[in-house]
Amino acid sequence: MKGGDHVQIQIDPVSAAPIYQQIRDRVVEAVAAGDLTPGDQLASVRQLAVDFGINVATVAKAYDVLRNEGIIRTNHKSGSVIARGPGTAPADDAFVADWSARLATLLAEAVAQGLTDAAIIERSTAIVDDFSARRSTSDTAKDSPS
Amino acid sequence: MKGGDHVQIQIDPVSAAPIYQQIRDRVVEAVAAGDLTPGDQLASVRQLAVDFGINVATVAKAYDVLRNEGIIRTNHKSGSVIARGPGTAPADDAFVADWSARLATLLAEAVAQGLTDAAIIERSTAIVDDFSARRSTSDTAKDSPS
Amino acid sequence: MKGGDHVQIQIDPVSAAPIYQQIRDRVVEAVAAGDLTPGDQLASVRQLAVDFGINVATVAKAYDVLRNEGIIRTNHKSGSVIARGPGTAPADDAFVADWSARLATLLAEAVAQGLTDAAIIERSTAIVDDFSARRSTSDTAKDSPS
Amino acid sequence: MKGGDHVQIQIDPVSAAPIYQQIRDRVVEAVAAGDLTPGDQLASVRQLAVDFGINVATVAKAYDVLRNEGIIRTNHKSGSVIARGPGTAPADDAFVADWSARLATLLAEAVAQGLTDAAIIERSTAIVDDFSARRSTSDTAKDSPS
DNA sequence: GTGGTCTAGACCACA
DNA sequence: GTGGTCTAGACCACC
Repeated sequence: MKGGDHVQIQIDPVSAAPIYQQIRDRVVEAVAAGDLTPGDQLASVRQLAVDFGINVATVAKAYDVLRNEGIIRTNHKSGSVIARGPGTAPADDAFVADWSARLATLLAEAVAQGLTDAAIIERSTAIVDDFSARRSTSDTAKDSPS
Repeated sequence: MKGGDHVQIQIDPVSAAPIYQQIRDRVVEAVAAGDLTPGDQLASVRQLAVDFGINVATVAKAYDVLRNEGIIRTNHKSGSVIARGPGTAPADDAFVADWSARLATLLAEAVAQGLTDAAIIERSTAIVDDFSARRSTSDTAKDSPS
Repeated sequence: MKGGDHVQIQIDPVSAAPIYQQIRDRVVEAVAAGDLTPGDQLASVRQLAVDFGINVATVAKAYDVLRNEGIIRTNHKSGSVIARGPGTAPADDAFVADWSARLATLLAEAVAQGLTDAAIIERSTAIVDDFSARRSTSDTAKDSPS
Repeated sequence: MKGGDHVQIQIDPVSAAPIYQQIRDRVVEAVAAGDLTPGDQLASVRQLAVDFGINVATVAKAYDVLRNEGIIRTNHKSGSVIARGPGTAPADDAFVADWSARLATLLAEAVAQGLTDAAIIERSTAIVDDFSARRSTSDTAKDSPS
C-alpha cells in the first residue's frame, strides 16, 4: 500500500451510532477482511477529520478506542499503524468471555425475530468465510500489486 | 404460564449497559430460549419497577423498545404480552439486513482479536444449539406443568 | 463515606504532567492507600471540573483512563465508583510485565543518581508499608466512623 | 572503554514512548548496570542519529535531558562523557523528593492492580540486585579487558 | 507534518 | 442530576 493511499472508510452522519464508533467499526472490519494488515498505515487524525468534515477530537477518540483494544499502535512520528490482526496473537480470555455474551444477545435477537437456526448459522458462516476469502485475495494482491 | 408467575430476570445496576437495554436483552434472550412464548404475559411496568427498585420510566422505555421491535404487544387492559418468537413469523427483510450488518461487525471484532474462524463458528453454533435445546425442554415443561 | 463527602484530591496546574494524568494518579494512590475502596463513589465529572476550575472533558478523560485500567466502573445513574483495589483480583500478567519494565527504568534512575541499593529498597519498602498501614487504618475508620 | 567502542543501545521506532526518551532511559539503565561508568565516552550526536536513522535533533534532545539530570557532561571538543553514576556523589535531596513521589505513584499502581506487597518488594529487590550484580561483572571485565 | 492536551460550550441519553 | 458525544479552535510535544 503506497503512502497516502489509505483504505476507504464510509461514515453515516445520520446513524444513531456515534461517529467515533463507526470509524472504529469500519477499521475493525477492514482488519478482519485483510484490507488492513499489521504494519499498514492509517490516515492521520487530521486527514480523516477533513475527509469526513468532522472534528479532529472525534477521530482521535476513535483511534484511542482502537489503541485500547490493541488493534492499532500510535507513534508521534509515523502516525497510527495496525498492530493486531488475525494470526497476530491468540485471543485474550477476558475478551472471549465478554464477546461471547454480546454474541449470545445478538443471536437471541435473530431467533426471536423468526430466523431459523439454520439461517443464523448459515449467515454467520457466510460472513466469516467472506472475511477469510477476502484475506486470501488481499494477500495475493499485496504480493503482486496492480 | 399463570398470571403473577413471571420469568426471572436479572439486572446488574452497576453494569455499563443502560438498565432499559438490559431488560430488553434479557427478554429477547428469554424468548429465544423459550422461557417466554407468544401469548405469555409480562409483568406490568409498575411491577417490574418495584421489583428492581428502579424508575417506572426506565421499564417503560425497555417495553417501548421491545414494542418497536415487534417482540411484545401492549394492550391497555391486558398489559403486555409476547407477540413474537421463533416460529411465529418469518423474519422481516429489513431486520435481516440490519442484523446482518451488526453481526458482521461483531464477528469482525473476534477475527481481529485473533479468534480462529473455527472457534467463531463453534461458539455461534453452541449458542444457537443451546437456545434450541432449552426451547425443547421448555415445551415439555409446559405440557406437564407442576 | 457519606454522599457528597468525597476524597480530597490536589491538582498542580503548573505541573508538566497533563491534568487528566494527575487526577488519574491521585485516584490510584488513594486506592492503594485505602482512602478509596471498591464501591466508593467518585465525584462527578462536573463536580470535579468546577472544583478545579478545569473543563469537564478533561475530567472525563481522566475517568476514561481509569475505566480502561479497570480501576473504576461508570454507570449513568450512579456516576463512577471504584471497581478494583488491593485484594479485588490478582494482577494481570501483561500488566506486570509492562509495570516491571517501567519500575526498572525508575530504579535505574535512582541508582545512576547515587542512591545506594539499601536506600532504594528502604524507600520502596517504606512506601508500600505506608500504603498498607493506611489501608488498615482506613478499614478501622470505616467500621467505626467518627 | 576505548573510543568508538560504545555500549549497544536498542531503540524501538514504533514504541509509544518518544525516541529521545528511549535513548535517555537506555543510557540511565546502562549507567545503573555499570555498562557505562563515569568518564566513558558517548557516541556523538551525529553518530547516534546515523546509527538509528533518526533526526540529529532527537538525539540532541535526549542528551540535553541527560545533561539536565547531571548524568552526562558535554564538552565541545571531547564530546559527551558520563559524569555521574553509582558512587560518584550522594543523591541530591531535591531529586530524592521528586523521585520518591514518582515511585509512590508507580507502586500505588501495582497495589491497585492487585500485586501483593511482597511481590512488589520482591520485584524491586530483584531489579536492584540485578543492576548490582551486573556492575560487579562489569568491573571485573574492565580489570581484565580482552 | 504528526498526535496529544485542553477549553468553552452545546446537545443528547440515562435514570 | 449523571455521563457521553461533538464542535471549533488553540497550544504544545515530537520528529
